[in-house]
Amino acid sequence: MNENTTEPKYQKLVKQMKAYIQENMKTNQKILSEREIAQRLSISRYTVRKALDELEKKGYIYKVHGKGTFVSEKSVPTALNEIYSFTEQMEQLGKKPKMELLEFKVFIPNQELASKLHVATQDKVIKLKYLRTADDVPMMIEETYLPYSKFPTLTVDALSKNSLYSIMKTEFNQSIHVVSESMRASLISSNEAKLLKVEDGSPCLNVRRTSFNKLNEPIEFTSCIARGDQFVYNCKYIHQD
Amino acid sequence: MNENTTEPKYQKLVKQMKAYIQENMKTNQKILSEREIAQRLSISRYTVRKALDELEKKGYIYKVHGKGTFVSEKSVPTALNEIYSFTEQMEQLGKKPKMELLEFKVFIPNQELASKLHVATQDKVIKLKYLRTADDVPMMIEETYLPYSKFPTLTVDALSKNSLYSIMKTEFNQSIHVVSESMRASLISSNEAKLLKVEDGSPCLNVRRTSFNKLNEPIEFTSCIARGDQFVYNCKYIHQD
DNA sequence: CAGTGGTCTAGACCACGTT
DNA sequence: ACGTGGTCTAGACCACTGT
Repeated sequence: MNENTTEPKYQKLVKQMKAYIQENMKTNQKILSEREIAQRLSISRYTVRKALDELEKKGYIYKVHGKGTFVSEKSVPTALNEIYSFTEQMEQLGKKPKMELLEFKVFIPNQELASKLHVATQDKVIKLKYLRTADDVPMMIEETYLPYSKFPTLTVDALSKNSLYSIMKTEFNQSIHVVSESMRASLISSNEAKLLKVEDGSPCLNVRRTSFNKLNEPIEFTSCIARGDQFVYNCKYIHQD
Repeated sequence: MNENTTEPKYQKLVKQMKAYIQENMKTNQKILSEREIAQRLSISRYTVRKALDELEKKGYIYKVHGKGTFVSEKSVPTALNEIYSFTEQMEQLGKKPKMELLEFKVFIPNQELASKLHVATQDKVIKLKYLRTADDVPMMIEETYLPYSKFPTLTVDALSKNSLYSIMKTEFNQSIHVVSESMRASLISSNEAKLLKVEDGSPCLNVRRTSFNKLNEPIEFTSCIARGDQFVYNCKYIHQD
């Protein structure tokens, strides 16, 4: 899509090697050494290393000091270091995800919400409320709050065409850098029970997410209520020492 | 503790700069350019970049192409890219965490568990069961399963002195590379209700974690049952594109 | 000992943002 | 035009693993 910015050489190498590894190599098989790859492709070892670092970070390969670089097991690579999105998770289960916009409004927040979004209490906030379903079974209710000052021209029409995150990035130049999430179990309230078509007092999973841009300003707060009997929240990440 | 391996120059720089930033600099303040730092310390720019990359990854600073490197907000740095441990979370809340070993046994797993740990059904598995409390209030029950073949000499005595993860690393040379977690809400069973001192059918949060080593072999499977009214699971991570 | 990945140097050019 | 971070080169030595 966005081919006006030149792709670095090591990024091309990442794609090339990833495809080669997936098609031709087996788990724990040793791949060429950094020096060997650099020599064959007539590039510097630095570039090879950057590509291999990226492949390791994404879970395709692993390096062992003094021994070499090896292919990882197939199961791990997907969605590393990132909490899976609802859509991806449902697609993995072979279910058809949909989302329906229930509410779109601009309002003055209470103090709690204002402090979460780092805005003054007289500043406006956008609220989006979605019902997410999978194979037409209601799965979760999602309420997202955005500081109006950062997204003043956001429209329902734009949201129907692109995802919120892509709009944030392309239209408003706000991309997510750090995400903080919390999960808790509780009993569902009657309003939510009706929307999710479960009994009052059923167990539900409440996920709250605050997203920050590079300057560590909060640009989004979302609270999700998910059916306890249907929804499992998955995440995978590379452990750092 | 472990000073027999020489620390790389950039790691020292990381510590040095981190301390300097925390003591002397303010949020969004610009720091010296990579070239300037390199020149002043008479080291190469590569080393400075490695240090700055690490500080960015840990959330202390952020870089903007064409502009410079800046100090991040103070709130973010802790425990990035890592799901907080129970102990850290409780300490942040000012509560005193404790854990009590309820069970330690070696047994033959059922098929489900065996497949989770990638062992044959005739292979042995170690089970550890803990009750975690905070200020003497029961918070969660934790059941951990380990492949016996990888930790054959693990003892209760060792566990009373060091954490499981540090034992894994130092005694058995198994360090965690990738972690996969899932969270779900459900209603508590009567056995667990007794241990956690809540009513039957209270809401609870079930967290399941599988940890993998560098070879992507599973080395741990843990299932936690946490009180819904007390426990919130937090995680923070840097968003990758 | 040779071969591997990990660190480091001293340069170079490019892409981006500000002046 | 200038300074910044991002990429890249062609080397070097170190630390670790195997033979």
